Amino acid sequence: MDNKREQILAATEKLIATKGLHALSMQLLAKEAGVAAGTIYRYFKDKDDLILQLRNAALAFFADAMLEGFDQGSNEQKFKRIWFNLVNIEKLCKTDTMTFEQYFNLPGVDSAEQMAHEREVFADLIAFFEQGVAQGKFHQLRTELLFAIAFEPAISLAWKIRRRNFEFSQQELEQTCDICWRALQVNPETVSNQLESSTK
Amino acid sequence: MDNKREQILAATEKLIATKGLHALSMQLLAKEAGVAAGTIYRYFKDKDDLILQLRNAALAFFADAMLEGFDQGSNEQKFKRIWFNLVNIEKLCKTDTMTFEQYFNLPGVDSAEQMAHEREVFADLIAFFEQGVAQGKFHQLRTELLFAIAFEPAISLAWKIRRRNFEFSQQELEQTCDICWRALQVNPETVSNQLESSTK
Amino acid sequence: MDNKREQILAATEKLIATKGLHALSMQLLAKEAGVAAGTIYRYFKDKDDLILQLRNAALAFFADAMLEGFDQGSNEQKFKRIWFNLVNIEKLCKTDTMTFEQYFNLPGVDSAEQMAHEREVFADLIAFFEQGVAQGKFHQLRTELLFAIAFEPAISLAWKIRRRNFEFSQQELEQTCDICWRALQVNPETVSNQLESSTK
Amino acid sequence: MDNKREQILAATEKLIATKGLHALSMQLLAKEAGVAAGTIYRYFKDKDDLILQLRNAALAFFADAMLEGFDQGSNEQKFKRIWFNLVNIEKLCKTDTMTFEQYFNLPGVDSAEQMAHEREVFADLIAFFEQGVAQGKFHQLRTELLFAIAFEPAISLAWKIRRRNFEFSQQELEQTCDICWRALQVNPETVSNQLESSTK
DNA sequence: TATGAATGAGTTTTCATTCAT
DNA sequence: CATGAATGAAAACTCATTCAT
Repeated sequence: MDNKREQILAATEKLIATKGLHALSMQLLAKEAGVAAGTIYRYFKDKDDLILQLRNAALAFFADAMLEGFDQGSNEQKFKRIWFNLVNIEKLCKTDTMTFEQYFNLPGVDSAEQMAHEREVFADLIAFFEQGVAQGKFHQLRTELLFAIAFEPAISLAWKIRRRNFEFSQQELEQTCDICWRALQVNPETVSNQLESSTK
Repeated sequence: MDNKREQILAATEKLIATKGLHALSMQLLAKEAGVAAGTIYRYFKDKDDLILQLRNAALAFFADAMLEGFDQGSNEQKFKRIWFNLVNIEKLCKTDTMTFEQYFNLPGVDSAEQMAHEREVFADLIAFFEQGVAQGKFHQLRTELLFAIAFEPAISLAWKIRRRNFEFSQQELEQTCDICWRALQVNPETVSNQLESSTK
Repeated sequence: MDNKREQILAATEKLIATKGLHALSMQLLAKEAGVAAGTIYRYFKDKDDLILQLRNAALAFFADAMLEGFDQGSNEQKFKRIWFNLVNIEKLCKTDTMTFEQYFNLPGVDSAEQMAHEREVFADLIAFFEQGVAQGKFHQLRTELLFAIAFEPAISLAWKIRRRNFEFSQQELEQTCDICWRALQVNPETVSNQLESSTK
Repeated sequence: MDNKREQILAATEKLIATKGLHALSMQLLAKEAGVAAGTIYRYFKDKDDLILQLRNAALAFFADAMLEGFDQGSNEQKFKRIWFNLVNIEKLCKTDTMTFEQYFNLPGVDSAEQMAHEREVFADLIAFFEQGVAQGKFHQLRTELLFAIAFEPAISLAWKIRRRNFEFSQQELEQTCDICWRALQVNPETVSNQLESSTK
């Protein structure tokens, strides 16, 4: 059965999520996964390989969670879906799932392969930005810059919610999301402004 | 002399910046700082204490670097100064200074004391946002949300520049900064739009 | 079939010969022998037992190789045949057969049983020496001493050829062999001296 | 003090001598040497380095023991001195000193550096053989071959005495030594023959 | 006060052996 | 009989911390 491998990966993620990467010892991991220490080495060459494979598993998980529902609705709906997915990934799976931040601090995320892999996984999202630019709707900027403007606020809020126990109301988040969405556009429609006035 | 303490802190930062926190051993640190291993324990209770104190030192450094020039000019100039400070902290001190990211991954950054300390250090910046909100210039949102919209894009770009070797032109960065500045405001002046049209 | 046992023994010898005893792991052995790890334990009680049995197999192999051709010719021919067999065992089967040296370093070679076994296997050779002594041809010495004088030089040369990559010409070896042969005898015939003079 | 290093080397030699190289574990060694496991690593980079250094220490010890008294007396006396030194090295230091055999089975003895080192250490002995050949006293053979004829019997007897608990009388050994000495020479003087006749 | 040798518990990894299939 | 996944004790090595000098 291949579920020992899954058990080990799940336990690894849980330990990194709860205690941090520095506290990931193979003995502890074995105990957490409910296997013997030696067993880990049947499925993973060594600790580095385990982390490499976790990186890919985590990336797949994040991409899934982030892009969930991305195929339906208007551009604005798509955008806001992703934005809230980002905030909620962290809010929902509080304790035993890795965070984006933890993913990006895994050794090796900056390797060329991993970055290529990321681009592949997020191909649809990249296309979304490129199309918006081509249609003259979004600012004439590289995808990385647009992504930063659009989604980094959401990612950092998720981090604050989780690591620093902040809490935000749905309305606060919706308004923030709307600001990001409009920041992206060259000529934002004035409709959404209603949201702002209603909060006053 | 108290400069042994400084030597040790400086060496700690350098080692974390260049080799990473996981590679920070007390023997290596002693060698880098030019003191004996035992000496470290005269100035710091233990490794945790050393890191705690480094956290404060690093926070002071970041605050300085980030808020540099914050006392002069119009609100827009202040904003843009900070925004570029954030991007450049990382760009300039490439090798032996810690990054934001490394600071935020230090164990203990999420403690109540540390967060209180952060609020204190960034009091001026918080006041800047609160004043903007009070004057009806910025969106009616909590400081954390405004900060996320305004500066997280800059922080994440700095990270990409450093860790992933991205390069952005001054013009790209200025345009992005301008978008963030205008996103913050309820009724952005149309003046800055010239920047956008000039790139077309 | 009993050839699983043979496969395992052959693989064991090959691994010891090529990688050394210290690198002999049961998993590697299983792979090399083309059987499952557990299977080894059907034929051998444990690793020690496997090595014990290999010792006997190797001893039989060495005795065969060393005594090959020992039943024909004059005493001098017999002697020289063995002497060259000793040198050549190592020279010929360079890679996947164990060496004398490896055999003698197997744990347990010094046990009483093993030594009794060796005496049995080399009974003919022992008889050869005893007969020579009885006939007054060889020096009046115990077999062990005569063996040392006669054959240890050959064994050590074989070792140097193999482990230290020495090379000796056929002529050099023949002259050395002749010296050993004559050293054994009380009154060596002067005939073989021609060899020496011919090299001058 | 440098005597920790000596303690560790001595304990290493003792363990290899008594239990064999395969049983040399760093924990056991630490206990035997009366130091903590970590201490070993202050003096030796790793296990390989420890063994490398032991190799050199052992070589020095062997050379000393073997060449002791080599500077006095006639050629014959020199020869016999060495021959008996070889037999006795092992006889005297029964349990906790390494044997030649163990020395030669240490990993790395076959490296070019180690062999060069050996040649240097045994320079006087090599000169002894070369001079004998030049003077027409010894057979016209390379030093390695003469050494094999002359001393390998002694080395192997020492091994048998130690590992297999053989015992030889002084007279047996003297006669064997004499045979080796005469085997080396082109025209051995007949004087020493008296020894042989006296045993009859 | 400063040193750095010494400590020993902790780390990652290997491997002889077992046992359910 | 044969398999090979699983085991866990033991291996080599690291490192935060102490303490005699």
